[in-house]
Amino acid sequence: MNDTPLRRPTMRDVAEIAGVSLKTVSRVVNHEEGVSDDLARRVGTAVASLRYVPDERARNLRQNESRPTSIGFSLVDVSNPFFSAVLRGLEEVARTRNCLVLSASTDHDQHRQARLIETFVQRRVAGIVVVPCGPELGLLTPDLLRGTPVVFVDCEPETGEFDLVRSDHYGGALELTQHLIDHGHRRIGFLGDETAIFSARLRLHGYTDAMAAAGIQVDPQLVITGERSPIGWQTEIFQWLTRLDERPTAVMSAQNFVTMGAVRALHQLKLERSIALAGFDEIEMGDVVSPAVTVLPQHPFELGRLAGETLFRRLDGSNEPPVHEILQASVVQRGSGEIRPAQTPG
Amino acid sequence: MNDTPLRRPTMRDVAEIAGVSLKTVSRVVNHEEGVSDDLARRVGTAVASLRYVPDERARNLRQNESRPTSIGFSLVDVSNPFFSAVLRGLEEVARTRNCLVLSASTDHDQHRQARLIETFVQRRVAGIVVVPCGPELGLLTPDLLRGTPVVFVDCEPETGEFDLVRSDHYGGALELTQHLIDHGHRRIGFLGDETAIFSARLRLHGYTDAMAAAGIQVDPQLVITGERSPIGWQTEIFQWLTRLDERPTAVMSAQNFVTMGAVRALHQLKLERSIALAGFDEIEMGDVVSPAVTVLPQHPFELGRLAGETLFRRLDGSNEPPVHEILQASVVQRGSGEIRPAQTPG
DNA sequence: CCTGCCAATGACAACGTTGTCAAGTCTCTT
DNA sequence: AAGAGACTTGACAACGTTGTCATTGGCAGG
Repeated sequence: MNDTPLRRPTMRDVAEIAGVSLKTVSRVVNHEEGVSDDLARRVGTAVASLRYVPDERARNLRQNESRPTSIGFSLVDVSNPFFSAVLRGLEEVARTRNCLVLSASTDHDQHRQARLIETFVQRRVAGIVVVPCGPELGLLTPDLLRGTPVVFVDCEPETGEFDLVRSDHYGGALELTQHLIDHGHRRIGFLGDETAIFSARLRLHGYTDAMAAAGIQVDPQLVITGERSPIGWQTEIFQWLTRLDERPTAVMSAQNFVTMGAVRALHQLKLERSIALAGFDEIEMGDVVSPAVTVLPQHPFELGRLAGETLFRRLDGSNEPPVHEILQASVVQRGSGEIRPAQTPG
Repeated sequence: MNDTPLRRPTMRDVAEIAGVSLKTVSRVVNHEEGVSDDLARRVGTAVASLRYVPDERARNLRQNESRPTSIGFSLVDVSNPFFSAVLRGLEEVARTRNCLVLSASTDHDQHRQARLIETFVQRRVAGIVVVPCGPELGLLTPDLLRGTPVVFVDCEPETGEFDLVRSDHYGGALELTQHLIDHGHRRIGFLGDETAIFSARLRLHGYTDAMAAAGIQVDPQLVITGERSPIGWQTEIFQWLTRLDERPTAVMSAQNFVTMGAVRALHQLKLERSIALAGFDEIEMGDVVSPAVTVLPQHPFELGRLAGETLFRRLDGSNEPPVHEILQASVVQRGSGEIRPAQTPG
């Protein structure tokens, strides 16, 4: 029955059926002016009968750099709610521009990021958004990008001038730590990612600076950086609290997975009402846990949206100098961060 | 200085510099056999000096249907942790195949899904994975797909035979409800999505069948279906519990956002220790809330991985009849689902 | 020395589309 | 009636790559 069920019809097939030239089909498909009603109708009928769908690859190849049709997004891990919200924000912007997002997770692996960037360049994406997984630029260099705009999110590279959208990691961490200090704490622990990660480093600085400003000497035993798997933090923190001679009276956690690990560990040790906890990032159900968790929520959806808008501004031809959008965030008091230290001798 | 900083070098440029033909460059770039060491070296040098990156679009256009290079993923909402985990699973499979994932959220909007599918077809993706947002096929019809394989995830369409990967919605809901019945409940509420949604309908059936099997008449007042926004559920459930003359002694929730809303509403009313709660889907921090939330976790990462593997099996040429992979899930008892009903008069 | 074979190389067309430009038709003006 | 102008239409090349096939040169065998 069906002689060629698989071969997709091309413009040529449409032209043949409608009895017109290729160019006329092209004009009708692209809603260009100057086609007589008669021919337009005939082409329309042929398109419908064949279920013709134009090949975006060919169109894109011919027009090369006209309209952006796809952008690449390299992120650390889509299954982290922070990043998936960033993606969602980016998607919204892309959608209004009829632009598709190619995304993939790098799991903090530089090599994977490099391969991903190369793949993006191979596809000739119109622009790239990156949550970089390290301080090095990797393949994000001008001679490879050749004018493809790049927007960094969350972290910035060590060298070069780029568009950047991120939260105020330093200021947020400073505020969180200050919040704990304001509630009478002096022995405050810090739990964060490896300092190789840009945002982690800034957050650590916020912590140490807040401590220094309050004239508190930081006990190195109270600073943990490094554990990275979302599973590992609970155990890490449990062991840390167990082995310490003198426990902190408060803990500042620098990231959502860390905060969740801390909440679990504190509950496990039945210390959730004795040790104060304040965390960077919102955590799911943080308002329902008891005590509810004091956090400094970022605005990931907004970060993604801003990154998208910045990127499209470049694609629209903006030549303004690199933009740095630093979003402020502030403490949401829920209880865990307002626990006061137990009376200490003296 | 830099005369043409933007124009990306093409194979022609490389050929010229290396003093060879286009085809020879092509051969070297694609690691084909039969190029003398001398020429290969010259081409390699030229490629490096120009930072030449082949244009995947052109390659793909010429070779048309050779190797899958991108697949489309239409999902409801990436920022829902269930779906982002599915995406992550799909990504993992795609990565091993050097294939990129184009994804976008539909927000349960049929129209958006249709536009997305069309976009995928325009890009000539090798295959499509869909979490459909309704029972209709939309554009997922053979005459448009022309052999592009499609794998459905989570929900299945009303008509047609397709590959499908999903959890056992019916069996899971049956088991959850049974669990509550086993703990002495007879007045059990059901909170779920609109029954237009495939999975929601199946879960409702699981509930009603479990009730029927136990000889319990379902009070229609106790069944809520419809509220959809993640914000709305808490209020919805709060009002429902407030207006009821006779409250349920237990509630089964059919979805993660619903469960979170239920937890919040129950806490708000201080009923979290009086009314039992069991929810379909895992929820973040569900183990730390008090009482911890009894759930029936799905395996979203696994769903995504299976969907990817099924899709690639088709792309590898498999002609087996449509596969239905139904993943089982079972109850994780944590406390909220094991609360017994208060002594009732009589 | 010629023939045949093999390996290396390149010329050319093709993939499906759109930009450029020329040709054709029709109407209106003088 | 003829020429100008506007509008419609199509032929052709081009985008950057790869598949096909022909050409070249070298070398072994007769």
